[in-house]
Amino acid sequence: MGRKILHVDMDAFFAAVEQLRRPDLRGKPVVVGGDGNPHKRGVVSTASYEARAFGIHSAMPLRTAYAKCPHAVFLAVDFAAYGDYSRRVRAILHEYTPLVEPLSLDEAFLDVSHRPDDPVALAQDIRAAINARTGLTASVGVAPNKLLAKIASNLRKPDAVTEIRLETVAEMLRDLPTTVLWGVGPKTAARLGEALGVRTVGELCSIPLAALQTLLGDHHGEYLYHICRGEDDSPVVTEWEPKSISRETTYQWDTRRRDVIVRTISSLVGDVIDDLREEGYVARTVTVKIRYRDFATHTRAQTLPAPVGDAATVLQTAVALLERFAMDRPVRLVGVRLSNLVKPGREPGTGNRNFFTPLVRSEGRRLPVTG
DNA sequence: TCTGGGGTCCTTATCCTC
DNA sequence: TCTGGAGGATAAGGACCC
Repeated sequence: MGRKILHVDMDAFFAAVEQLRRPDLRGKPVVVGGDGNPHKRGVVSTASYEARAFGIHSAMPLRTAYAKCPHAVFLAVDFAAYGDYSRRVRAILHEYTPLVEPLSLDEAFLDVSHRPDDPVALAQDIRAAINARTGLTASVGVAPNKLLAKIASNLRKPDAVTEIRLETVAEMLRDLPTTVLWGVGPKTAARLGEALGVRTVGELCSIPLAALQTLLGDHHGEYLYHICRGEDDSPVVTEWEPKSISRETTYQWDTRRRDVIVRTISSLVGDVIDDLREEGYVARTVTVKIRYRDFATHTRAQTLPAPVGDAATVLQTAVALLERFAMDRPVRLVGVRLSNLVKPGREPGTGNRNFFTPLVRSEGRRLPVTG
């Protein structure tokens, strides 16, 4: 008997919450992103379906979105509010199973294998419960594994339940572009297209393992070989530990002034240390990231002899790292990252929450702890 | 009109130790 | 003592995800 996995994906989540809070926005194009000013640097986090009709989508620069639809309502991202709704939705999900893996504020996997119910009926139930109790709509994918459940929830939106069965996998995936697969982005899709003439999942299935490994490396090649066939044994992971904690900021106007950058780093260090403490970690590695005006992005890192948790040491390390960058061009972004995280008095965390490793189980691979 | 922020993991190169 | 390789740690960049 196979597993029963659901993928619950809230529809246009940020924008939907805004429309819920402000009924006057319903039916209007709403764009959530940045600080809500479409004339400043920033990108679209979420566009309402009304805004999408104008060609606006996530990750689009706010200025571009404004050009496409000047009369759209532009709003700042309000993570506190979305977190609130996210917790309410999650609480509903937990009424159905303790095996809930949140993927982000607006997505989660559920393992309902242990329930006798028909999974599609269960998905309909969950969708209705979310709508009745929050006013928000969700799309749910039903499948024998996480990979297919995620693809399924994306096939029909919004407010829909879509099932992919093992016996229909090949047929349902065959003509879809390779980018529907998790881990295939624009670069990989282009390489597959140029080197192998592969555009669809079905075409990808016809490529031998060795050819994929030659093109993309052993690991990624093997990964694609399995996922294009809908194969994925990864468990629903209910707990994980962070691997890194970071903060970064983009200037409204590029700068080459060292004093400005040092002040930014100081502020970022303060924020990142706050997060580190909140999570209860200390860190060994400090990384400074600089993105220049031409978008070239560089990092410089230093691993300290012992984990640290105080702002002064991290700041001192970060400022020293800054000296290793060529300040020959204006800087648009500065970031600070802490990694090699350790809980004081414990071994480094081995928790896992990623998109590559757990999707396909293979021999000898370390697997995350399941709930 | 460019191109956010917070993450994860992979690959490759290099250095060091055994 | 010299040399070579294995393998871990570190560093940097890149791809991807939401």
